[in-house]
Amino acid sequence: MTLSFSSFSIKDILTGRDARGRLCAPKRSTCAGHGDTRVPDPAHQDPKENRIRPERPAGNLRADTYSEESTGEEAEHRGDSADHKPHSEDRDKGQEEEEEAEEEGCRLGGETVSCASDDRRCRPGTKKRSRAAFSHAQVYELERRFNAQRYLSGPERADLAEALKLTETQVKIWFQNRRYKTKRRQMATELPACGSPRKVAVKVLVRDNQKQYQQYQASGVHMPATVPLQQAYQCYPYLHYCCQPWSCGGLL
DNA sequence: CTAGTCAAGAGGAACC
DNA sequence: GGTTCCTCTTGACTAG
Repeated sequence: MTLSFSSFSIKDILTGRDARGRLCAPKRSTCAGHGDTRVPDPAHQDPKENRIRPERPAGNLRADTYSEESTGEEAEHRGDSADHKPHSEDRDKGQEEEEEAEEEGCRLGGETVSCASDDRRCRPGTKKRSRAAFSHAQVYELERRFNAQRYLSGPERADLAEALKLTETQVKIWFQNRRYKTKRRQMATELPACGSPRKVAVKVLVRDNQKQYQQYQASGVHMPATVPLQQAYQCYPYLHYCCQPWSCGGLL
């Protein structure tokens, strides 16, 4: 698995230039010359600080999704960060406007806001929700770090946030969303494998308006709703995670 | 217009 | 009690 990285490097991040050599125009004023992007070796993490949570019930995919993460999706993001993100051009264009808007004090809740070309979000008084768009360099470094370690300690997060000119909260939320995204994709890829539509013998519960399941009720067995599996997954996307109750003995 | 993506909001659980 | 986590949802934004 060799990764064909784009033309920018950590240096680019530190110097505030993206893949095209433009200034990355981070959400905060100064971008260049902000010292080191210390990316501590995962091996040097403080085990105390780095919160390794114990296994959770219903499965924590941390380990296995990690390897998955280093494959397709990673390349996808690398590609994005390089230059083929669909709206990257617009984003880059917008960054100049961001800077202008920022000078006008276009922020929400102390956090920086990327302002789209139309200025509706920047109008004072209008409480529009902000959606910061991180620069390629920021995303790249976040991705890179995520691939190295999926959980950051407080100091690590602070370092990374400072290096990327983001808030710690933004870094924290990004990692949070990233983990969840990884998990979701993992589920999506696993689903066709283990959840291939197969025929399950289902007892007929109602026929000709006659209930057929009294025997189950009498024996105290809880009958699951007769929801198609596919539909159930839509309502409970992680159902299969705890083993399918109808196909493997019913753990629920 | 719709679907997809993504940062952020919200709620609940775990941990210290 | 505070923090961080996971999970799901929301709202902004874009592409087709």
